[in-house]
Amino acid sequence: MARRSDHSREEIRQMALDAAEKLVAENGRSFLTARRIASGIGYTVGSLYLVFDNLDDLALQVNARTLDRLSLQLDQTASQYQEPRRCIVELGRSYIRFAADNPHLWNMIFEIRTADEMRLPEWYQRRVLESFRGVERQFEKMRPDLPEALIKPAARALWSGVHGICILARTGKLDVAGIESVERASDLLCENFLDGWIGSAR
Amino acid sequence: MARRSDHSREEIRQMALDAAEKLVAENGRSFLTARRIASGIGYTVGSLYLVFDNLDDLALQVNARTLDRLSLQLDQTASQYQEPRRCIVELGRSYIRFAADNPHLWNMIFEIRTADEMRLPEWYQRRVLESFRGVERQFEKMRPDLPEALIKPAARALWSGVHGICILARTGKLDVAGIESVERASDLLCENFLDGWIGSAR
DNA sequence: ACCTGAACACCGTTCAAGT
DNA sequence: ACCTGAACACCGTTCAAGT
Repeated sequence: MARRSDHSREEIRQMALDAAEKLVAENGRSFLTARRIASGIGYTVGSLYLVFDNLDDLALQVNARTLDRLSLQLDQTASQYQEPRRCIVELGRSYIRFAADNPHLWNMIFEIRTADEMRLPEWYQRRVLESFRGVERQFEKMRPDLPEALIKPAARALWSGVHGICILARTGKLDVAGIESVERASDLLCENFLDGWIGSAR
Repeated sequence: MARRSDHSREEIRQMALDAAEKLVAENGRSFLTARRIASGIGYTVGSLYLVFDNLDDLALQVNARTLDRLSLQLDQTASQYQEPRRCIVELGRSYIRFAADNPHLWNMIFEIRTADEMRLPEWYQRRVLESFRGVERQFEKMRPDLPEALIKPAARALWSGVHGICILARTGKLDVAGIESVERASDLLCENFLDGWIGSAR
């Protein structure tokens, strides 16, 4: 064959991302190869390079989808609690549940770029920070008198902390068994941090 | 050639680990290949498999060395401060500095195992937890009345949090510039958490 | 017994050639 | 113009064969 034009460029992009997402979700990142994606959508490897810069670019775009789904779930969680303190604790648990429900896709988001000191694209970083917004909003609600310059660092420090618990637990480096203990660790971090933060003007 | 016996099994192991450490430290994990290690020590690839199970095993043993150096640095930091609260803050900073000073080696410790749900060896997990010990001791010092069952989870939750800040900052996902802002984020997490924790019997 | 080095089954990426 | 598929320069890992 050759010259098929069965699908538009954008259609091929979506098909490739769908196939890639499925490969990672079911088997982990090591299963994500150009040849497997291509055969999954009925094209050959070469075609992928007409639509993506390279495999890292493709993986990044799969991650963007996962981040969007995460932000969506966090927004839904946030909408169910009006008390900020409780809401933050529940956001932490929601994050941990998302990671537990999508282990391979969540892992891929945080797999470190291999290229030397390579900076992530700006649009990607914005997407990651977007998933912090829900927590930031709760901090604002708790202390509407504080300027953004004090709100954001606090929210990000705590949320990075929840992330740290999640990643150490998921990679078997924290000595915890079962998702309940991970949620308990997150609760502990959030509650003590918030107790400290509320009691101060910091 | 063949049949050289220039070096004992253990000598080859150490030479290989030295060469591997250097490759990773200077170029990152993606530079760590069997052929490069072998040529670096004057043997062929096959020989590596007489001494290591596979490349993942070799990488794990490089990580073990890095973890030992980390624990050493943290112990030295801890010995310089007698006030527990201050000491914990300084341990956080020390951790962040270690990661900044050894970016590639530190990254490799937390690169997620690719094999499906593969559990890390027991000796490796113990080594990771060992680097938590210094913080745990400070928590004990602050509240000698509390049982281990309340001390350990608190120390590990906070330390995982510091780790989370460190990893998000190092992979460019936190919106911070320079090591000072990362240290500030760690300070914020530690201070607020400890304020909350001291004020409660949790 | 120790070590080699060729072989196997893969990779990501490119690009001349076909329609 | 769109897509192919063979080629290139690599991987990790194995194992018959040499000394």
